[in-house]
Amino acid sequence: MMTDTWLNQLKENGYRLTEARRAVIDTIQNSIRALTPVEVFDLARKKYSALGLVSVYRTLEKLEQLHLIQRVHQPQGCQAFIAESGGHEHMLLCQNCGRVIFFEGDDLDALISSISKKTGYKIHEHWLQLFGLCQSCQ
Amino acid sequence: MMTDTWLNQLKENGYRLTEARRAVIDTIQNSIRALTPVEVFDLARKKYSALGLVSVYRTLEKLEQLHLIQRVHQPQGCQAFIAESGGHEHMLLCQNCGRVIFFEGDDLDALISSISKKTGYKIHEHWLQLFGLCQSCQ
DNA sequence: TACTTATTGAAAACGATTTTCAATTTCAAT
DNA sequence: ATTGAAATTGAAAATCGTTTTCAATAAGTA
Repeated sequence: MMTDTWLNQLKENGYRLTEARRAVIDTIQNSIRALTPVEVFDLARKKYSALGLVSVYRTLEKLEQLHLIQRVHQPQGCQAFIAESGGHEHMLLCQNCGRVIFFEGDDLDALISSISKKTGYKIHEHWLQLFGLCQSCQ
Repeated sequence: MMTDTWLNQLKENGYRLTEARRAVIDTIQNSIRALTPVEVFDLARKKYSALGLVSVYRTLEKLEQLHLIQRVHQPQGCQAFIAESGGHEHMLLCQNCGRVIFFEGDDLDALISSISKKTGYKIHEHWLQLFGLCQSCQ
């Protein structure tokens, strides 16, 4: 299970394995779309009803620090999180159901160095994100 | 002046031209970097000291609806606004001083249609943003 | 099993944004 | 210029999402 990987990562970093954390992790890993803290809370409480919203925030913070999840920026808001894919990847989001697909996009190197030359900027990072409709929502 | 253009846009859409709006518009148009509502407030009050923060929020909302400004997404937050450039352009941001440069990036078409084919998504929109250091901050 | 300490949930605090409201200002019609 | 209707204002209150505080609990080591 992928869940175990995340739990091991927590353990290796000196954190304890608790019911609250298990519930949050399980929820995020089984989601195909980005979830806000409250959405995680509502879903995770079905598995562990004593869960508090505060623990959701605290767990998300740790998972983000460990690069296991990442924040997703969208026109309607930037509070949602999704499991990170390995490697440096970009996201394609369905504007209807929110489903996320990761893709590699490092055909960008040419564009980036051209912009760098034109502007005199040293470019260290880039964000690329695509929005559209997935097959079932078209 | 560009300021007049924006004021005309407001007028054409049935809005009144007030001191508060003039101060906010002037502030945003003279900034080379994205500003948060409070930053706009602090700067604009130097020109019009009776200005209220609420009017800043309300003016930003209208300018965004008219596509005169746009929200800027950054790792450290997504509350800042900057004047829109004409046309469809992307941003290059200095990670030190925040200075923004716009560039055209529609060498992306090939990448996008390739991703569309692979995933089956109909892609309607894309975000590309570059981060680095401008010449004076290197 | 006992003990140390991280983690918990609830409540309070906080910061950013929105709403409410009476007073003011804009601007079109005189 | 003057008037008057309606949009706009700033201040205060309300609201929303997030963070902090704190005493009680649970995890994991000895």
